[in-house]
Amino acid sequence: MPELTEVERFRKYIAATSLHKSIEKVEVNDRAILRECSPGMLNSRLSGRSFSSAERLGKHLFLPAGGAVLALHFGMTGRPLYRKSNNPGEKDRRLSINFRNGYSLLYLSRRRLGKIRLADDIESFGSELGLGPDALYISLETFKKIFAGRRGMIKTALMDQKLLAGLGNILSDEILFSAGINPKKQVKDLNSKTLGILHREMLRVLNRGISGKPGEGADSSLSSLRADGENCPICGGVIRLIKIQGRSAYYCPRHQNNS
DNA sequence: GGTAATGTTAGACT
DNA sequence: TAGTCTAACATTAC
Repeated sequence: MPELTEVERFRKYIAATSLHKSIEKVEVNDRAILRECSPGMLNSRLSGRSFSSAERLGKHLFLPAGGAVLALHFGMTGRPLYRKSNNPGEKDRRLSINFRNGYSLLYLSRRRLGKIRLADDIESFGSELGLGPDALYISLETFKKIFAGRRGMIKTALMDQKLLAGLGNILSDEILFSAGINPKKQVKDLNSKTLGILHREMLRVLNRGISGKPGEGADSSLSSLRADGENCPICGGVIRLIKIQGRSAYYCPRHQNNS
């Protein structure tokens, strides 16, 4: 689930529920999701403090508290949940941040592919992981610079977090679908005009996905019918499934035709 | 029971 | 060097 748009909605959700509340205790329910930190570290750095803001870079979410920053990555199935601490336990709960007001911010994850870290600051965290600039805030100029002189397929490049952060399999499909560009198109064969269209459609798809209601799944026409053989809602062509980098890529060969 | 699933990463290969 | 491919991770759903 969580690509840029979903994580941005998580960010707003946490900002609306969990800021400026004193943290009583951090409970780690599953150590496997911790990276480079321990339950003891989380408690000593966070207890008695409160989150001052909720920020995002790509698919990562950051919660600064005092001198430390809690860094959340949701993997494939993670999500946050704010609710009363004494509610019955959620089966997928991996981490609970208990506030003094009797509520908790939970980190839920069914498949345990997410990661929780403790960072000193957001900038150094981003550079340590080699993350590119956030896709939502990239200017056209930067966008063109990122792809200049690069080889390989455009879909692969869009999903490369080191080039630009936040796009995953679904969003990259969606953006290329909107822009009318074949996912296997080579980056070096995209001219300036086409890159402009791609940038414009990227922002359009992202903004549409962010304003959509959580749980509403479909961010657009393509994602609502990710199935081989469906009719394309844009041109009436037939949606096809191919494999790119071992991932399923859906596209319409008729209007995503190498512009 | 095989397969694929919105993510990341390491290693082998071209 | 840059890019591609595969497997692995963990768990569930079809």
